[in-house]
Amino acid sequence: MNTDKLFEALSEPNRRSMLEYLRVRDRSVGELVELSSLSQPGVSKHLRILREAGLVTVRSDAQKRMYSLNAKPLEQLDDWLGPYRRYWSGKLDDLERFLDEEKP
Amino acid sequence: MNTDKLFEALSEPNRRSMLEYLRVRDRSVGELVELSSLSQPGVSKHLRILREAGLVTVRSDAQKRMYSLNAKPLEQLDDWLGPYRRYWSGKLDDLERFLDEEKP
DNA sequence: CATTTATATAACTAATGGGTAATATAATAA
DNA sequence: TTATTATATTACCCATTAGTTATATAAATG
Repeated sequence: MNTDKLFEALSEPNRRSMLEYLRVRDRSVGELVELSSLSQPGVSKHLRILREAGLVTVRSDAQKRMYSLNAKPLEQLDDWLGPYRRYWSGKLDDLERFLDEEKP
Repeated sequence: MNTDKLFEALSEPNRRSMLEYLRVRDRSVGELVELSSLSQPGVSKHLRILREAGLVTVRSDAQKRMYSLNAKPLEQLDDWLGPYRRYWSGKLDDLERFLDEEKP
């Protein structure tokens, strides 16, 4: 999946909230509307973006549509963070600086 | 620092590129302009946003302004990922699901 | 089948974002 | 001091986004 789309999807606070609600359990659109301060179409629109980023999946349950978290794409974010990790743990030593310049 | 601003700052591909260039070494604005396909004001504008998100710092070197990566705020991103980590490693067991519902 | 319930899509609007050229500011060099 | 170099800021423009209301679609129910 596309990294740009992933970051883009995560840049919106309401969408991040939705992911957290879905982390607890699957939710219908209606439930997500109640949990948010948005209109139903607003929620559906955000869900579409989360779907296209692969962060959620849907299944039908009668008239309802149940949304589930799919955290797989977040692994990409974790990978992206990889090279930065050593930086926030403190000062780099010379070897680390050297290794950084080898694989830019 | 603000999580919203952090995600927002990271949502733009050019800005993420700049962070990677700064990961290798400090850079002047001019260098970053050459490395990008943007105009100088364009680069300065992105740098402002990165600064306000705390992701870079500046120091003056004669007329130049040298920008440095500050990865500290990315630790927040790492923290945000925390609760999602177990999900992409595979199926949750019952205990994990239980723990998830305890701390929503 | 008509109605109700649940959700998606369409059409629109206001605000924001990213881009540029032009200009202001700041430090160095002549 | 004047000119040059380097960067930030301003003033725009256009495209995108997030939100809305209204409407379409789809399944369940009477």
